[in-house]
Parts: sequence; structure tokens; C-alpha cells
Amino acid sequence: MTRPIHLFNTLSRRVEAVEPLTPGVLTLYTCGPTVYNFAHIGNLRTFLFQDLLKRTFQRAGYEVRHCMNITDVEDKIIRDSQKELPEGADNGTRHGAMKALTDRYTQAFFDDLEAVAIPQASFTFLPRATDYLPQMIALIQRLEAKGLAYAREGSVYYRIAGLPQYGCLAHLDREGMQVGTSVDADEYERESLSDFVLWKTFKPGEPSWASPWGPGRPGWHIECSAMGMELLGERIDIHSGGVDLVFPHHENEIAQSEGATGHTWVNHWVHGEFLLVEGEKMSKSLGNFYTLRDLQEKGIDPITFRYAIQSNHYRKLYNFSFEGLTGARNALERLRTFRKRMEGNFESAGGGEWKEALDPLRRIAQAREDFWTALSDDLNTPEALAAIFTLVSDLNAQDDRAALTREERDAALAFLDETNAIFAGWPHEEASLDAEVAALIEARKAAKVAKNWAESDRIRDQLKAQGILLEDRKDGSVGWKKA
RNA sequence: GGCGCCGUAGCCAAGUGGUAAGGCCGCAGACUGCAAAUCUGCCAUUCAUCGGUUCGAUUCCGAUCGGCGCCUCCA
Repeated sequence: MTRPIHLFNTLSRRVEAVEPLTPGVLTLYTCGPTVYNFAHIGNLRTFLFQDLLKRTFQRAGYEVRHCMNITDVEDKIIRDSQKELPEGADNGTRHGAMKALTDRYTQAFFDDLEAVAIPQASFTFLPRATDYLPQMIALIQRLEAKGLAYAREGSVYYRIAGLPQYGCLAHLDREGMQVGTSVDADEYERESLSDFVLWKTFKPGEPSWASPWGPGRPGWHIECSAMGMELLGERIDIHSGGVDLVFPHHENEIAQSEGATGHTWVNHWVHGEFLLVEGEKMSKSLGNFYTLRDLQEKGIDPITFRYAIQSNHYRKLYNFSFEGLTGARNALERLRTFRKRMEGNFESAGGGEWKEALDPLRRIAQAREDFWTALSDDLNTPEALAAIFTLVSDLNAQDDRAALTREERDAALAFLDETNAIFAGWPHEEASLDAEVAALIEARKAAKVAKNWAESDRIRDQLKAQGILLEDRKDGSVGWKKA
């Protein structure tokens, strides 16, 4: 049983149903990081969007085969990893230095992902580009054989003129293109300024691999085509990335893959928007450039960041702000408090006027429908979250007047689990207190019974300082939560 | 020059040809020994501006203003 999901397709510029080639199994390729530095919050927005995409399909009943590449050979990686090496360093040393750098930042990347609740284990394939040189070379040879690639002085280029559909993704027509305004001097040998490089010839000071065209290294588009086709197949359901990748990266991937196979490679292209920071483009010079680590140092919970990102639609520019983060934290707190309330069994006071009594089970079923209707419609998370919040509000009101039954509470909890499986913001938390704190809570209870308010308040403040917030209930029990 | 996107309350934000979801913040009240949590009420006669189409537009069309992206490395 799978729910149909509709997504905006960059190819058609319309929202379309996603119909996997194999019913119930979704093949998903997402462009991963270039590991030469820590990921910044803009990068993370894209990975969070892709995680949302994946989790939505999973919870909608699909088996998702997700491949994300790790780009571990690229201009900036080479620049940063080779600068300390002597001029005469041999190729093995150069490769070693490059690997040392990329290993370090690959690990940092996965640490960051884990912090925002994107488990490494949730990826089916995490290929490193440097592990797929044979596949890249084979793909280039395949293009050569079809007349779509040509070698010049040790480099190989893609012949755009040979592929009529070039430009279909970015919706560029060749007449209107302003191309070639900035051209590297060493690439004058291309037949056309639009042709892009598949294989770069060796330059002194760079690591290299042997190839039929002599030593060199892969161009930056070829890895995704080679690894995607190797691991997921020559036809895949969804390919995604940040909007900036539409052109030229994804356009060139289409050229490489479809040029080689002669048929459609990707059915659905999905792209996530960028973020702004306090209304401005994030940049190091403006001083508004943040990594997740920067936020953590400011005491911000990465899960709060995750929620802030996911509470906005993925195709809209998101204006990151610290005020927004505060709002996200408070909104999450409301949901977590509600969860605790549903996990508990305490009696409500009863009585009081309210709009109308409702049938909690039916109300929950309605919320579930609303939630999925929103998510299925191009991942409309703002509306999906609204479905949760209105339910929370209704059930709180109901529970205040006439306590929900255990069955109804469990139904609410099941819905929270279901939605948390996607948003990862309101998980069940084991309630455990150390003996000292438990004793303090008991001492305060005794003080309250004795109407010793000064002592009772003192203990409450003391616990608050330790990060334990108390909630006195109407039935005399005392709840607590961590601040 | 070509192709696109966005402009909804203090902030974030959904949305539809039929009269504005949700969250945060804020205010008043209830509950409480006081709090916290929760509840009740309030918080955009209005959706950048000006025209047009329509019985009716925030939603369609056009123009204007403002912000932005891509066509070159970039999540």
C-alpha cells in the first residue's frame, strides 16, 4: 500500500505524480557534498530537504533506494590538499594528501548529518567518486564511441551539438544563451564554448589517474552519471539537489547519461531553494556565514534548526534568522509538551465550557488525512504541521474538560510517532531522573503540603537551575521536563 | 539580451475565483499559594501598487514599484 506523492518536476515545471518504475520501490539519487570544508547551514538545508523527501516516501509505504555521492576529487579539494606539498611530490603522496583531507571532512559531514537526525544508515549507497574511476572512464569511452565526446590534448570534452535535447532541464535555448563570457585560457581547444569537460588532462602539482587519454582526472559532472547508473540503474525515478545545480551540473548529467544510453535517465528532477541569512545572501565577507558547529556553539539545538528549515516549503527562499530559531524552539516545545501529556494518565479537572465535544479518534483520523494530503502535495510542510497543531489544540481543550481515554491517548501518540518519523522533532523520551532530583521533588511535595511556600519555591528554583522544570497537576501529581 | 521566482499581520508562513490555515511573539481573563503547562477571548474588512476580465479576485490577465535567481564555480 503506497500513497501517491506529487512533486514539482523541474523538467516540466509542474507538479506531477511520482510513479516509480518499479511499483513500491523508489530510486533516489541526490547530489552530496564536496568534502573540502565543514558544511554550512545552506548545504544542510538541501540535505534536510532530501531527508524530508526520503522519509516522506518511506512513510508513504515505499522502499527507497537512496544513493548520495561524496565528491572527493575536485578543484578546491586539490587546491587545499596540495598546497603544503613540495613541487616534486610524487603522485602517491598527492593522492594521500587529498585523501587525508577528504576523509576528515567526510567524517565531519556525517557527524553534522547525525546531529540533524539524518542517519548515515539511512543511505543505501554513499559512493566516493575516487572509488569509481573505472566506471567514469568507461562512460566517457561509451560517449566517444557514439561521437558525443572528443579528446583534445589529453582532455576529453562533451560535444553539445550532438545532443538535441541539451538545455531541456534548465530551459535554455541556445540562441538566447550568453555563453563564453569567461573562458579559461587552457580550454580554447574546445569545438564549442558550450562543450564541457569530461576528463581533464594532468597538470603539474595535481594528483592524477591513468586513462586511455593519458594521466588526468575526471571532470566534475561525470561522477554522478557514472555512479548513479552503476548503483541505481540507467533509469531512475528521482534526482535532486540544490537549485544551483540545475545548470550546468544536472543538465550535463542528462547529456552524459542520456547520450550514452539513448533514453531518459531521470523521470523526476527536484530542486531545493537556497536560504538567506537575516535577509542577506550568506557570505563570509558579510559575517553571516554559519556552519552547524557555529550554531551549536551558540547553544542552538541542531534539531531546532532542522525544524526551522522543515517548517518552510523547500522551493521557497528561506530567510534564516535567530528570531526564527526561537520560534521554532517554542513550537517544538509545544508539541513535546503535548506528547508528555498524552503519555501520561493524569485526570483532568473536568467541567468548563468549550466549543463542542469532539470524537477524539475521528479527530485524529482527520488530522492524519490532512497531514498526508499536505505532504503528498509537493511536500507542503507548513500545511502538514498546521494539521498537527490544530489537532494538539483540539485535544488539549478536550482533555481539559473530559480526560481522554488511554485508547484515545495512544491513538494520539501513534499519530505523533508517525509524524515524528518524518520531522524527527518530538520523539518519545525516556523519563529518567537521578535519585537526587527525585528526592528534591518529594521534598518539595512535602513542603507544599505543609504550605511552606518559601521552601517549595526554593526547591523549584533550584531544580530549574539544573534544567528541570516542574509542572504541578490538578490531581496533585508533579510532572517535570528538561528545559 | 534570454529564461524564471518572490512580495500575505510585529516575525515565520499556507492558501483558494466566493470573501484570509497554522506557528512564534504580544494583550486580557480562567486555573494555580505563586508559577509552569493548559484553556477562553483578542491580535490582517485585508493579501506591494494601479488598471482589466468577472456577479464576485488575495487567487486570472496587463502594467508599475520593490527584492531575487539562472544563463560562469556554488546546496
